Amino acid sequence: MFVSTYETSLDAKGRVSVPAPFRAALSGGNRVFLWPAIDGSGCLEGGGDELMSLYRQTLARMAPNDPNRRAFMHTIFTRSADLKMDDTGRITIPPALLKAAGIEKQLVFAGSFDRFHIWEPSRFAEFDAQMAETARDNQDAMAEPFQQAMAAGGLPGLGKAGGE
Amino acid sequence: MFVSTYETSLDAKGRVSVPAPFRAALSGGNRVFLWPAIDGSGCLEGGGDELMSLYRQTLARMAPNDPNRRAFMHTIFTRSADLKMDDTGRITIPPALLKAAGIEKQLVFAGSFDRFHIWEPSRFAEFDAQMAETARDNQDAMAEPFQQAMAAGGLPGLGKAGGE
DNA sequence: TTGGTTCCCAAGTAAGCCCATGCTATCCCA
DNA sequence: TGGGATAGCATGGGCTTACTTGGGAACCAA
Repeated sequence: MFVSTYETSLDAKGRVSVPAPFRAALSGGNRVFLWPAIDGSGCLEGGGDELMSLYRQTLARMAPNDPNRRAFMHTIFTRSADLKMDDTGRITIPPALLKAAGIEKQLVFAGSFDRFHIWEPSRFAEFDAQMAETARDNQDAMAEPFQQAMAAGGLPGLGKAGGE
Repeated sequence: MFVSTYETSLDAKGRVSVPAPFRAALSGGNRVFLWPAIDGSGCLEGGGDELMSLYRQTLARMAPNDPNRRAFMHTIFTRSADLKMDDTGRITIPPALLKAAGIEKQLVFAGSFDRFHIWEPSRFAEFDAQMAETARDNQDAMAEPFQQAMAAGGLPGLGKAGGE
């Protein structure tokens, strides 16, 4: 699970250390896929083999002649870089992707549960503030699914019956 | 799996290096099939033995007297070039195909999962922008099959049940 | 012979691999 | 609770491999 944010920078050779907790979330694989986020938010989106295989299955579920399938295929597979981490967990992000995200030296790794995002720091700050505001103003939207989940799975740390 | 894009050019003799990751995706074979993309997008489409054998099976499943079978056969098999990579992984694209794709010197190899495409750079840029826009505006179309895949295959890093 | 292909060899370059160092956070013991 | 030892992580740099690219030689066809 990709959680938390880490700010770091490119070294002289253009390499970045993937934060150790993220490497753990890649469950041992040393392959990292990276592409410009599909929502146009200006960051890079990435994941490992597991996420990619999920996307493969997603493609398989879309009709071959669905025009959205082609667009989806293109934005994920064609636009992505297939990177290999070295022994110390570093990757080299291709210049085209760095440019797309506006990254020069500093960057932010942001965990997003089943994937992660890479941001240029000031863009991230802006996005972060925006998300905080949206979440604050729309807490109701989360309340109902949360209660459903709680009913189905029990209260965290309290067991299903809610005892203790 | 054909992933990512690579820009390169024809040399003085009209040869192109197939990007190394694509050669790996051809799983050792040195045979490359190339044809003008069936959708009329103005690029070339290609693959290796595996993709071609898939198309052979596709033909086998169509009724012999199906008029579409003839058209399909024609666009894939008749219009295709059957190319052999040399020791250093280069191919020579026939002039007719270069012309069909509008390629003069520069070209783009674009990975598309089970096959790849070859584009004239400016055509590619246009197509790329168009796909990005379509994908951004139709994220919903991808969300549902993705969730189905997730339900069937588990969340990345969390296993099938999504526990932890 | 001439033009076009295919095969082969060679060099420059970029990428990947490996080793070493310094730091920081954690753990253990006093 | 404080200090020291240790292990894991981030970073820097050197080296080796392999990929790309260019050109030359041999072969085939016209």
